[in-house]
Formats: sequence, structure tokens, C-alpha cells
Amino acid sequence: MHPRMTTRPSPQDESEDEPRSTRKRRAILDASTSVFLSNGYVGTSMDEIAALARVSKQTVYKHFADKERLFSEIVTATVDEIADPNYDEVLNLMDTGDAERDLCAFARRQLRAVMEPRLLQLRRLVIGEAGRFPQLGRLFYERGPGRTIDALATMFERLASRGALELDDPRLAAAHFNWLVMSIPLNQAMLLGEDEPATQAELDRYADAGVRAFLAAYRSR
Amino acid sequence: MHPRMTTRPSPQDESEDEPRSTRKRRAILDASTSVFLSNGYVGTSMDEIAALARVSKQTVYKHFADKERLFSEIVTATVDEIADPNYDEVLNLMDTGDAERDLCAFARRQLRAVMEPRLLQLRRLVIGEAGRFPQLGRLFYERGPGRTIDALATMFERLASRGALELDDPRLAAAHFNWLVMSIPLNQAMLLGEDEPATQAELDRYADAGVRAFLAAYRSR
Amino acid sequence: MHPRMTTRPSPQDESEDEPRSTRKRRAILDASTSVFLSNGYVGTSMDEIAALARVSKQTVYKHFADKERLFSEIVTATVDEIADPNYDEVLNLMDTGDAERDLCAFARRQLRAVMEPRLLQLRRLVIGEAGRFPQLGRLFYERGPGRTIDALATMFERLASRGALELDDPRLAAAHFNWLVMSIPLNQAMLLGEDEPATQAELDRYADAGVRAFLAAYRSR
Amino acid sequence: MHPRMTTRPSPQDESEDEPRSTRKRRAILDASTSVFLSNGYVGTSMDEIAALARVSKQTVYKHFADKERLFSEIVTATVDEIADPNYDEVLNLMDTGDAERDLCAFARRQLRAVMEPRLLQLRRLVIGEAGRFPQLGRLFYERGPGRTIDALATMFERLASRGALELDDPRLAAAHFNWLVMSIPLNQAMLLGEDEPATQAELDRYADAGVRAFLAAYRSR
DNA sequence: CATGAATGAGAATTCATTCAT
DNA sequence: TATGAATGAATTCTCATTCAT
Repeated sequence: MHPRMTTRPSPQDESEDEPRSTRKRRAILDASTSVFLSNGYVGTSMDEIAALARVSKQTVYKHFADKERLFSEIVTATVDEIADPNYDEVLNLMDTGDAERDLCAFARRQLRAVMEPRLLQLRRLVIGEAGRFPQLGRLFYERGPGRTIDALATMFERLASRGALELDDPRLAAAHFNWLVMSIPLNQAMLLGEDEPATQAELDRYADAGVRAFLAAYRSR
Repeated sequence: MHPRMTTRPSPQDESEDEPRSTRKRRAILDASTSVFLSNGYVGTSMDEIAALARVSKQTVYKHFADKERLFSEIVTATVDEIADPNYDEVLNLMDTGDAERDLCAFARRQLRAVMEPRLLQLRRLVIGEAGRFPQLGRLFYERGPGRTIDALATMFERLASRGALELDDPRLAAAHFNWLVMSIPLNQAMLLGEDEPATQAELDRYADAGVRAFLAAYRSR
Repeated sequence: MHPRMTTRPSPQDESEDEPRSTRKRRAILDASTSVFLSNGYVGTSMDEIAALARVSKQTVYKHFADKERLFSEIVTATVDEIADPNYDEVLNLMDTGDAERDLCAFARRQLRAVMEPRLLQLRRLVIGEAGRFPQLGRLFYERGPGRTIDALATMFERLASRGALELDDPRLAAAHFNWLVMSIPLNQAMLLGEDEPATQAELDRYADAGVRAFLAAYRSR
Repeated sequence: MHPRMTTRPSPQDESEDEPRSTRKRRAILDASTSVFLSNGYVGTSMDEIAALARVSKQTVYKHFADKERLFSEIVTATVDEIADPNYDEVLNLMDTGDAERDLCAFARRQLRAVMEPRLLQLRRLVIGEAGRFPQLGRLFYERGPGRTIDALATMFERLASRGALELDDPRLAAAHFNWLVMSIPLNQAMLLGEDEPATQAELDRYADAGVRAFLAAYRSR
């Protein structure tokens, strides 16, 4: 079985071409994401993170200067991870000509994404820690609602120029769309917790109802 | 009207007919409300509260069994204090016949109230502590958005029966109204903090725009 | 002592010829006895005592200089209260001529008294606090086992001189008698607690068996 | 007595094949045993223990979840340490044919063991904390008096079948033996403290007298 | 006198972070 | 490099005792 005679801590550790260090970093990120999301910033201790990552505390500190920095990193990473894929979808996926159908499809997809438990927790976390970490709130807004609204605005402008919608202020319309679709379940989730989470069917109904109201208000007649 | 003529021990202390104990209790509530709202649940220490209330820690603990209970009480009290007055207003203040003007007036008032710094902080606090204090989230929802939406639904039903609005589901319409008016500035406040708070003029514009979109969608034609 | 003309806060309070002060003192003693016995010395707070006695803490401190003194007093009083009546009984109650019957009757009575829950708790308390209050241990011993053994010794001497018993050292025989009767259930009670307290019937059997063993060893033949 | 008292700085800390962690654990156990035995459960602070063990408080808490657990562990360990060796002795050591001599030898040994200052303190501790830690009382009883009495009962049964003793109930006889030997000095120690501890000679006399009384009662004639 | 408040300290427990091995 | 230990402070809560009203 093995050549190796020299004492090396754990030879098979470096399989898969991934340096040990990178793997540990990942383990720390995964562990801390999970713990921070469940228990909040102050509710989480570095000991917990180290234990869950199966790594010594020293290693945690070698990778991340301090708790605040670690928190920032995991929030940033989680925001990116969740926000990125949706962005492009926004603009592409709709051109069947049937605006209502397209918008409903988009609204449903978007709402489901936003209502992901993980993302809900992140939103709560960011809102709750807005005092300590204002940049994270800004980041979340920009990569989340801000980005979606931007994309929608672009899209609505296109639809308006095609005569499908009638609007003066595309960003305003985009925001109205966004919150008509999301606000009801999102606010309930923020305040009522996830004891009684909305079902997929309910979410779809909220999405459709939001789109319908939006079109009733903004469709050209 | 004034009972007071008899000698009272330490007259100036009990001025205003308020027994010492009650005054201390109030001082503790005021102090802790202020500190909890600024620094969050864990960010607040009982020492801080006692110091700010100019009261001994013992006295705090004699009035409130523990930190959790104190927190619950101040949140409940603050929610009540803010929520109560608005409720009745909802139904009464509108009958000039000009629905748009009435709704705009109402929307502006409501939005300003919701955007009170104190209430914004409370909302952040409740969302951030939803894990530790789920009942508080529920309470906030019921006395806040829930109540407003209920009241609006009642009102919209009346308007619909008068032929002013056209709607199937009054609660849905009420929620749409509520969030069309509030969502944009409220979500920005939650995530962007109060570094760049919206001006009154901006709030009024959001309110009006929300009402306009709502009427475009729900007014009978 | 005198006619009383001056206004006194609560005249009817002094019914029964007992001055208010004495009554409060009693209330404090009762309350603290109960709490100390249940919760131990450190497990008991002066607040608890004051509350249970329906008296202000100040009043407690007016009657008893401090917690230690109060504890000493209630232990002393309880020991006396329990020990006193038994003492005389020891010598008197036996002269039917049937030594076994007399001793059994006495042993049963004595064992039941010692196994009173209140006295068991007191014994645990005194043993547990022997470090802090050595005098109380001594007191307990002297008024309790010591006294009983003394009395028994006197009695056994008489029986020996009558030829009913055969012994060199009356105090030794007395101690043997005492512990033959008590040790089994008493040690169980001390260590096993009162979750499974011995029944009266069991106690009687232990008493009788102890007496029988004693007589088998010490009766003249 | 104890393993090594000399201060060893830190060079070859892991000499003696004992890992650092194990040594620290031991230091904590030794320190807390000593402090708990002298000062009782509440009279002992975690700071004290850490200081005496020359260890940080953190280290104490890393080894033992909390004070209660630490207390339980040291009591259990001490009980075991003291109780274990005696058990087997009971059955073995006696077969010279001279029952009195054998029993006296056994009684003396046993009494001296039970009257070890350390064990007396432990007994006081366990009795005093019976309210807070009922399991410890049971444990003490089972490993202590209970076990001894069991062993004696077995032995007495053998002697009875050989015709050396005459008895119906071996457990009862065993308990009588046990307490005839131990009760006098043990009860004095419990209540009178160790200010005037019995000398070895006195203990031997109590042991012998107990055995003599036992044989007078239970020897076949 | 008696009530609520104050004092001042001390308890257990936890944490983020840094040494030393 | 990574592990256990240390540090040093903070936090919640409780207590015995004493003022002031």
C-alpha cells in the first residue's frame, strides 16, 4: 500500500488535489455559516465553530482574524451564493409574448427562492445585526432586493417601450412588482417565524395575486 | 380634585401622586427600553439598565424577575404604546367622498408612523430576536401589520359595497395596499439602516405612489 | 403594661395578652425553622424568612442580630422542643416487672420519636453544618443521644442491681441498647432520604429486634 | 500520599508517561476533593478549586461541565476509592476457628477504616447534601454500610450453618453487628466533630465491646 | 417601627483571544 | 501547524446587611 515512510500527519488528507489548508478553510466556513445562521452572531461561540469544523481554535484564528471578520465573510459568501444565480435569470427567461404568464413564472420562482429557509434566516440575521454590521445590510440589500429591482426595471422598460406596460418610473414599478409579490409571505416569515411556514401552493398564490394586481395597475389599456 | 393637604412624608419625592415604587418601575422601563432598542438584547447588560435608571440592580430584579421578562415587558409595552392609537384612526378618518385623497392622507400618516425611528428599531429588534422570543414576533405582527390589514380589509369591503372598489378578497387587497405603501422605505430602513433616512417628502411620495398603484389596480371602472 | 390610651396602630392585634413583638418573634422563629429545615442554612435567604413570616426584613434583624444567630436559636429551640418531653419518660415509664415488655414499649416510643421527619431533617442539618456550627452538633448530641444514653444507663444500673441485667459498664450497655434499636432505620434515613420512609410497623419490628438482641446479650442467666 | 507535590515548571511536563491533560484533570480532582470535603458544597467556590489546582477556571470547566457534576464525580470517586478495598477482605480474612478473635480483628479494621477523617468528612458531606444530591446518599449507603452488611450477612450465614452462630435473619444480625461496632464512635464523630477524635485504643475497645455484645446475643449455646 | 431601596460583594458560567508545546 | 491551557474580563443573578422614609 504505501510508499511513504516519512512522517506526514495524514497523507490521505490531500487526496483530490485540494490542499489541506483549503479544505479546512471550507470546513470552517461551512460550520460557522450553519451556526451563525441558527444561533445569531452573539449566540455563536468560536468554540462551537471550531468543534463543528473539527478544527482547533487556533486554526480558525489563522484563517480569520477575528469573529467579526469571520461573520462578515460567511454572510458575504452566503449572500453571493444565493443571489448570483438568480440575477441573470431575471432578464432572460421571458419572451413567450404572454406577459402575464411570463411574469407569473418569474414571480413564482423568485418568491420561492426568497423564501428559502436559509435565506430567511440570513435576512433575519442581517436585520438583527444591522447595528453592529451596517455594511452587511447594505450588501444584502444590493445583492438582494436592489439587484432584483434593477433587473426588473430594465425589463419593464423594455416591456413599456414595446407598449405592453404603461409607466413613468420603471424603478418604482419594479419595486411595486417586487413587493406585491413578496411582502405578504416575507413579512409573515420575518415576524411569525418558521413555525407555520407557507406551503409552496400558498406561495404560488401570493405570487400570482401579486402579478395580477401589478398588471391591473400597470398594463397598458 | 386634590386630595393633598395632609402632611406627607418626603413631600417632594412623591410629587405628582406617584408612589416611589411606581416611579422606579417607570424609570427602569424607560431606561431598559432605550438601551434594548439601541443595543439589542444581548448587547444590553443589566448593570447598564440599572445605572441608566439610577436604581440599584436589586431594584431592577425586584421589579422584573429576569432579563428575559424585562425584555418581553418593554417590547410589549412599546408595541402597545405605538400600535394602539393608530388602530381606530384607520376606520374613521375618511369620508370626504374623494377616495384617493382619503387614502393618500391615511397612507401618509400610517407610513410616517411606521417609519418612526423608535418603531424601526423595535422591528429590527423583534426580527433579530425572533429565535429567542417567538411570541414577541407574533405580538408585533398582530398589533402591527396584522391589525392594520384587518382594519383596511373592513374599510375596503365597505368601499367595495359602495361600488368604489372592485375586489374579491378584501384581506388580500388590504395587504397589497399596505405593502405598496410601506415596503419600499421599510425594507430600505431595515437593511440600509438609518444612516440615510428617508425624508418626510420622500415618504409622502412613496405613500402617494403606492395609493395610486393600488387604485389603478382595484378601482372600479 | 398599662392602660393604653395612646393611639396604637392595631389594637385588636394584641388580643390574647400577647404583645405584638412577641407574636412577631414567634412568627419569625416558625418561618425560619420551617425554611431552614427544608432548605438548609445556605439554601435559606433572609428574604424568604421575612416573606414567610409576613414581616419586614428589618424586623427580623431587630429580633435576631444576624443569620447565624437566628439559625442557632431555631436549632436550639427545636432540639429542646423535641428532646425535652422524652427525657423524663425514660426513667418513669417502666416497672411492670416484665423487663422485655417495658423495654420494647420504651424502644418503640423512642424510635418513633427519633424518626420524626422534623427531627431527621434537623439531624441532617446539624451534621451538615457541623463545620460552621460545631456547638450545635454538641448541643444536639447532648440533648439527644447523650441524654437518652445517660438516662438508660441510670435505668440499667437499677435493673442490674435488681439482678435483671448483668453488666459492668452501664453507659456502654445503654449505648448498645440505643443503637441496636435505632441504627438501622436511622442510618437509612440519613443516607437514603425520605423517599422510602420506613413504616411504623417496620420501625416497631426494628425496635423489638433491637431489644431482643440486647436482652440476649445482657440479661442475667 | 499524593502523586508528587514538587513544583515542576514545564520543560519535560510529560514525563512519567502521563499526558498533560490527565495530570490537570487529576490536579482538579485532588483540589476539589480537598476543598469540598473541608468546606462543603456551597462553601466551595470554583475559583478556589481552580486556584488550588493551579489551573485556570476555564480548564476546570473544560473537564467538568459544572459544579454539580464535579461534586458528584469527586464524591463517587472518593466513595469508590475508600469502599472498594474493604469489600473482599470481609469475606476472606477469617478462619482461624476462633470466631471471637476473627470478628474482633475484622471489627477493629473496619472501624478504623470507617473512622478515617476523610471518610467521616465525606459522610457528613453526603448527609448534609442529601437534599440536593439524593443519588449520592444512596451511592454512599450502597457502597458503604449496605455492602458491609451484605458481606457480613453472607459470612454469618456460613457461621450459622457451621453451628457457630444461632440466628434466623442473617441480614438483621449483620446490621446489629455492624452498628454495635460502629455506632458509638461514629455518631459522636458526626455530631461532636473531630475536635476530640477518638484514639485508636478507644476505637479498638469499642470494636471489641461490640463484638462481645454481638456474640453474647448471637452465639450458639 | 416597618417598608422599599441601596450597597457591595461574590457566585457560576461563558467568551474571545493568545501562549506554549 | 495545531492542540490544550491560560487570560482576563464580562454577565446574570443572589445575598446579607443597612439606609432612609
